Amino acid sequence: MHSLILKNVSRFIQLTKEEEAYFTSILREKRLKKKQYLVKEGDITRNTYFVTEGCLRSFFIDPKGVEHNTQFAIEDWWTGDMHSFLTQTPGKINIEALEDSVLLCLEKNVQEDLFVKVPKFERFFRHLLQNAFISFQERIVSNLSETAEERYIKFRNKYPSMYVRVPQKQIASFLGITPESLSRIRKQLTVKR
Amino acid sequence: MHSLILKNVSRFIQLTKEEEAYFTSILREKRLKKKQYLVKEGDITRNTYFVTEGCLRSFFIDPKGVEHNTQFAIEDWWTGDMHSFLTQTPGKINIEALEDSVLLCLEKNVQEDLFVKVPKFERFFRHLLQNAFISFQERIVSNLSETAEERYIKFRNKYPSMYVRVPQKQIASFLGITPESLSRIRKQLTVKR
DNA sequence: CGTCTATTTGAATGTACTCAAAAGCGGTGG
DNA sequence: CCACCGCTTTTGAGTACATTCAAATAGACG
Repeated sequence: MHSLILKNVSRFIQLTKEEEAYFTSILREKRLKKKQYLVKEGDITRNTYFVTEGCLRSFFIDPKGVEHNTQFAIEDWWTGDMHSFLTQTPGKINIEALEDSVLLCLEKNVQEDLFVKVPKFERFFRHLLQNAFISFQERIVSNLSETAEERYIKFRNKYPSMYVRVPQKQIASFLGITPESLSRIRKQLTVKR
Repeated sequence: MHSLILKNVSRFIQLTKEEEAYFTSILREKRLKKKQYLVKEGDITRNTYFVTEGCLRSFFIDPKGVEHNTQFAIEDWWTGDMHSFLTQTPGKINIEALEDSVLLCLEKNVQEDLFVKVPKFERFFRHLLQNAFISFQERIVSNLSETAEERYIKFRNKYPSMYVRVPQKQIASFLGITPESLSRIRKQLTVKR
């Protein structure tokens, strides 16, 4: 049941059997039905989440009431409102299940105990933060320098598994365009080949 | 000479006199003339930089040869190619002095010694990474949900000191628009009031 | 099967872009 | 100190890409 998260952690740090047992013992499971919310705007996020099954989207609502997706998460991804979690202030992010999903939750206080007992987890979570940072940087760069069509093609190549599971409307929001525009881009692309 | 950086560090961690002395002893000073480069695309960044005087821009060059500013840094700001520094791989970022500048350099190996000798610096640099992360997230959100005019007004309000020092061309690049468009937006705004 | 939502298509609009040229400004050398 | 040169900023005209609003079609779910 915890094999996926252990494999995920082992990408960056090696754990002894005892450490693995301790780590998995502090995780709490959470199940969400499609359309249920994991995090709501205004919440102070007390958890980091690992997805073992399903698919979720993180989005914020701009002052005009328009939703903008910032991230998708499927199995073997970490998610959460990093900003709110790090600063412990009310967040602007919502997280909604796009499919029935199963998550493992690591509570902030429990995480701090973990850092004391198994300090190498500091390194692991710094890695996660770094990766999130890098992907955000790439996203900024991509939004500044590429057309919507280029961003769409890139998304499709980079996240094929999400491309097939996530509704186009949601992908459009992630790319920063309207669903109508994405539909037209897709049409263009089929004509081209 | 090191009072600015010590004040900067003290925002997040408290140092003893000895720790302060050790910390400042491991910093190296670097002077750049206007238009000189601190970091070039392809470099593996071995340093984190603190600006004590001057002004710099970080930018990348897209496949079409167009420059895109990702960050400005003035006195009391940290800068560098975070991605390259963290992963120790060749970076895509250039950093150029927009004015004659003075920097303090913290070399990666030396930083690691620092983490061992004064572990609270781990926390300090995690804070820096968090802040960088948060500002990137805000930037993505801003690019997705705001018009160029809104982004310009926000930039002006958020970074008044940069607004007066940085050439408009560079601000346009940061905002993701052409210099011509920024000029027109500014004209619009003067007409409005 | 019917309802609700997602996707596609059409037409008109708008925002920012490109290319071109003029005006403004700052730094440098005579 | 001033004139000139180069770069930045402004302005103009035409264009491209994505948007809005509206409506039709397709799909998913109970």
